[in-house]
Amino acid sequence: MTSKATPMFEARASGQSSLSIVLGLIHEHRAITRSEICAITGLSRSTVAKLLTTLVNLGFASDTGAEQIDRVGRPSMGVDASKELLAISVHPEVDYLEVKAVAFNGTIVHSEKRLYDEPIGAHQAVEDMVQVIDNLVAELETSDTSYRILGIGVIVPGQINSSTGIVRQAPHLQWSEFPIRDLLTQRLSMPVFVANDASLGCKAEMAYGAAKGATDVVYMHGTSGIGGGVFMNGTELKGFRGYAGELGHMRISSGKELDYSGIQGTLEALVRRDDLEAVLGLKNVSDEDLEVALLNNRTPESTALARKQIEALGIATANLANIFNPEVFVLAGFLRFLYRFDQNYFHRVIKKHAIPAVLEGMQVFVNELGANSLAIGASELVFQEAIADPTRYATRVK
Amino acid sequence: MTSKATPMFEARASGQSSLSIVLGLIHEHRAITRSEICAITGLSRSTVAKLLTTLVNLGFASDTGAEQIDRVGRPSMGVDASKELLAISVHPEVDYLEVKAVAFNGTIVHSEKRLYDEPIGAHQAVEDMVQVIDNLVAELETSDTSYRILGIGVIVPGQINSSTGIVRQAPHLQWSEFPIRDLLTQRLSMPVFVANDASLGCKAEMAYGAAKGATDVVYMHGTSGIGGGVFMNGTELKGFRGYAGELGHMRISSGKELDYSGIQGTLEALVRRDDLEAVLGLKNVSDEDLEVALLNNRTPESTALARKQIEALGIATANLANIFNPEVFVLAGFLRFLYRFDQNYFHRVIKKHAIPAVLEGMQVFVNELGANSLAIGASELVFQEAIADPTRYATRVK
DNA sequence: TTTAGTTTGTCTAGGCAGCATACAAACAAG
DNA sequence: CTTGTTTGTATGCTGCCTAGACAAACTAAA
Repeated sequence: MTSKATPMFEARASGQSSLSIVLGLIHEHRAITRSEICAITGLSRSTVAKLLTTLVNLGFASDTGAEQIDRVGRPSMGVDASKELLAISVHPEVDYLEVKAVAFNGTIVHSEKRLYDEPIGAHQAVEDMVQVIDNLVAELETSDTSYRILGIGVIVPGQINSSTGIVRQAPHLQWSEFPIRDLLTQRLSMPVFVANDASLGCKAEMAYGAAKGATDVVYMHGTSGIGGGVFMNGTELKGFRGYAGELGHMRISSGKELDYSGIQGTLEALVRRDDLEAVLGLKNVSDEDLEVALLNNRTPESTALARKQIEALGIATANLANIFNPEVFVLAGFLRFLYRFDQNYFHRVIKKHAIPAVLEGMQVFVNELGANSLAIGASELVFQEAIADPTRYATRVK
Repeated sequence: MTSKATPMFEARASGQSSLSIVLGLIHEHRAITRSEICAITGLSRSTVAKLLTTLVNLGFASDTGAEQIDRVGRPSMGVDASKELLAISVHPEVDYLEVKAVAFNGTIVHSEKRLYDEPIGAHQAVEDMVQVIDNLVAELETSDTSYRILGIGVIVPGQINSSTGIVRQAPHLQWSEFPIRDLLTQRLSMPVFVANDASLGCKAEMAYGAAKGATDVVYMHGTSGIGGGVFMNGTELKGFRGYAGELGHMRISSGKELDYSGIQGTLEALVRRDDLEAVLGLKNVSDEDLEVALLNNRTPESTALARKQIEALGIATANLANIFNPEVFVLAGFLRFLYRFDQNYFHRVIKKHAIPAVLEGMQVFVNELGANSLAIGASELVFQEAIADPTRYATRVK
């Protein structure tokens, strides 16, 4: 009733319908009142009421009774995001396949992990995915709750074109030119979405983690190699063919060290997880163990290596700060250990290599979301699609 | 009447009103027929007719008679973009101040250059701008045509926050923390917009030059230093505070060479215009003369230097390709001379340092627009604002 | 307990953008 | 001159949203 011009414009600037905007709010907040929706969107009470009835009829939300007290005026009625609409996340890795089910209200409904002794091929991985998902569907159907699956989100640890759904190159899995999306769609007869793992991690941290509320975010994820995700002005940087964000291959040194792609002097060649393991006398340990060892058993050798890696990471960060002028920089995976090892040194390196203007107000965080980070990101792939066009994903027509 | 879903969605995705979309088309095409507008936007003929009458009434366009022949059916009526609505571009540099007037239909109506023997301060520059523009306004008012100025676009060779309008640092001009937009707005009582020079060059090349039609573009401009502009998915990369695109400060080598900001091993430190001049025995020559000398008087020394610089430029380009996966890469300023010096070597360097996926379909061009490039970019700042909300910039109400 | 003030939900009428349809106008080709 | 094609114009309709009036549900004060 008061300020409506600004929020309306902001909401409309993204070009969505009001139905999508309201549904997005419900999904983001999990639970929200009608009056809050009015205030945020600038829509009138009558419009919000009408939109909510259609959303409830479509099964995306459910009405709850009047909420809060202790304030003057009639209490506003609330809506909850559905607990029954699900997205299934699928994460193939070298030595495991992880499948989770995430509800529209963010709860993890199901989680399972299949371990492998030796790497399996791409086609066998698809077979396993289909099997696990078929079993999961059967299990969910026997449940008391009437679940409904909106789609599948596949987390790909490698270069993937999210438009065509073809894995271009996944070095660790040793997949290449593999049309994973179409194969899965064919077998599962459900909408399937695919994206790079770092991109999904960034998406999740922005929605519910360290970068919540920020619109300009650079995310770097260290596993074996170093992957990246970038969001500018709230939207993901995809590039022409969808391969944008290969931050690990940035060359920052004239040195001769080679990375996994055989390129010299890159970030990935200078900042290596297995080097850290080696200097600590470890091999193939979990992230948790590596972090503890690195931070607590400091030797002259490990300190020297860590500082060398921190310097390289700092230079890369400074480069990216100059290029993107981000609001938030998120370090995930083993990069967070480096940051925690000596964050003062890290910031000194950045300060030395970035122009002052881009560092004003820039914040560096480590990832907040833990094991479910990628699954949440993958579920967002599915949910954002449903939010963009809720009527296509209708469940009950009533 | 046939396909309407797709273009509608595309046009609406940017969140503009139909009025803005149609006005944008008129501006982009300079002259266009009603039926073409229908085909591109997917709007119905009646809607287009209604929108056009309001745009003509607002003074943005004028009806022309029926055009083209040789086709079956009633010939479609055309509209021309106004020749009377102007944007004024202002370009302060170390040794000159250049002011141009660009009409809504793209024609350069006026152009003047004031030369300086020695650098003038920021405040004196503003005085000069006001003086030149006041004179220009007086001159335009005596003209036969009834011109009307929509706003001013200032081209800033340095770091500027386009939201606050404050020049953060312009190293060559030696300005810093200078609120140029507010000062000019105060003195001129017109809308004033400001942006970085490379960003405007990129904007112009995308609208009417080498990158026409592309949506994912990286642009590098070599003058004294190296500036950059990046557009992803059609919109400019601004970053948190608007300083994104400082591509020249990217560190790509462990060498000790310093750039203008005192940072080691950066692109700007390795690729220097004055080094090229020096090796050719020149000093302070024009771009044209430098290009002729570099390409035609090849000595072993100049070739060695050029190749060294091409290698650095190629590494930087590869880094940016990995990061952005652009569709088009534009080299402007003296960087285009390097490209022309040995473009095969340049491409070989890129191929060595970029991952194959991001190079598929990527094209490298030199800038096409000449002396008016920046003025056109600056005029776009003004015109895009007017296009976004035509009613606010109304001239005749009729 | 009563009263006043505040905030919210619901209903109705209406504005506005855009579409489909019908019809007239202006062209080419036979 | 007729036919077929394409475009401009006028009319009524639909869908989305708002404003305003009213009722409902709460707090705070008398």
